[in-house]
Amino acid sequence: MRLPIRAVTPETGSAEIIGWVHEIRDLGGLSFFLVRDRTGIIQVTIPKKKVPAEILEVARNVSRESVIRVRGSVKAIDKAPGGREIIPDELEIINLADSPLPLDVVEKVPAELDTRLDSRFLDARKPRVRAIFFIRSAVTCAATEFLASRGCINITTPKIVAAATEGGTELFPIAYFEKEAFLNQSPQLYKQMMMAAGFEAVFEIGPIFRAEEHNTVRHLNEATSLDIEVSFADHNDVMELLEDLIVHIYGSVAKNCADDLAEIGVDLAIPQKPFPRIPYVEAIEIANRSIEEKISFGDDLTPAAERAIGDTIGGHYFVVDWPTDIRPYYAMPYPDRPEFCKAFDLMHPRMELASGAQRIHVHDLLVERIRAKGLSPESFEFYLKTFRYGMPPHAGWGLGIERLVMTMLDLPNIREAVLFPRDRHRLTP
RNA sequence: GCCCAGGUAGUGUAGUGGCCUAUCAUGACGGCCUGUCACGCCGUCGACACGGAUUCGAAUUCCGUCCUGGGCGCCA
Repeated sequence: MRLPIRAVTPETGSAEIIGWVHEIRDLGGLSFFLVRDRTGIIQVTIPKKKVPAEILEVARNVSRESVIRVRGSVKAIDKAPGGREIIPDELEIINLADSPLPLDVVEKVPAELDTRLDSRFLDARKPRVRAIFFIRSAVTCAATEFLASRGCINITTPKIVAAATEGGTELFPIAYFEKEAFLNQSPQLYKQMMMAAGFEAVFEIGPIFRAEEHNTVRHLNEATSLDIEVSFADHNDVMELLEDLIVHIYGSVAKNCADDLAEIGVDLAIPQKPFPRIPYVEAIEIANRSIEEKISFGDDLTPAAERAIGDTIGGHYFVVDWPTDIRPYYAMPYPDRPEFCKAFDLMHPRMELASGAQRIHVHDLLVERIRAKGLSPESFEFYLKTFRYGMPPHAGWGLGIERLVMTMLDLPNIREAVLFPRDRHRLTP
């Protein structure tokens, strides 16, 4: 019976482990193997005069990162990692690794990100990299639990679509039999349609595709979005839900991923709610106090502006009350001052994490806004139809999972938060 | 797409016209070593992105191509 390496303690007696050869140190009469699985690392010690010749022969031939099986007696030893080591009775090479390795898993010599991504499976054997993705898993699990506990229904919407969700973003065209189709940039329209279906509260964690030729440390052409939509809620209600979710996710990671956080060297501070709500007009004033290129009313916030505001606030915050003209057509304008709308962005001091709004649920107003954006209501008929037969008022948001993980763990590049990132130039592996 | 910086053994680097059949580390291979934990020591192996130009001479200068990183733009 194979034991996870973490489960092998000085008291274990005898154990069988299977894992990857992390390091080999041959001292002559004594050699040490460090064997790693996803739970940890253990030392296998081979005193050459005391073990059978077959074991010596196997040990002589093994290469780093080979998969081996070791069965033997566990000894308590202060000098070894974890205070224990295995003296093998059996040693088997399950799969011999080629040599040299494309990159150094032990990281005596660091590899550049591009090299690492070319051999991501090996890169992900590094405890530090593995820890990022175990935390990412904890993040999405915590989000799912939390949203389910708030009555949200977990849905899956199509990623192959016939029309753009909104203007602006470029779409990836694909061949769909005899028709033109695209990869969806957002589940926006579909989650709204589920409000018309009477589901009242839905969420989805899924891929979104953007064909923008951006080349930055915070953009991906394939990203993961956590989207929600809630009926009979306004923008304030879903902002509260969002900050509750962020606090819950941080708390859950802090509680359940202490070892992984330590592996990455992150001392996780849990954000305190409520997050400040900064009206757009104030936000540009704050930014303009310290940045060179001033923001004018009606401009989106530049990265420099976001950083300037982030430095001033020092934590997560919302930018609210955006000019209607720079938000998507489905954002609900304030009735008394329609030049502003009930849209918001959730910001981390480093960058934008989420954006949302109370949506327009009134058919004719929506048509008017689509026209005002220079889009054609005809191409949105499948969507507009759902507004004619009892669409409840609703609000929602979309949150970038990679950005959440990136900012939580202070990763320098968003690609660090994706197993196999898709960017302007990378399509493999 | 624009701007800037780059491309040297498997990995990461040094190298601003001749001291370069290229530095150091790591690695691989061989040897010595019974408590290593970045083990140590000895030996060996392995690289100038591609094409062109300048020059007596180019890793080094220039031009082009391809590729990479960062900033900006676009965007979330």
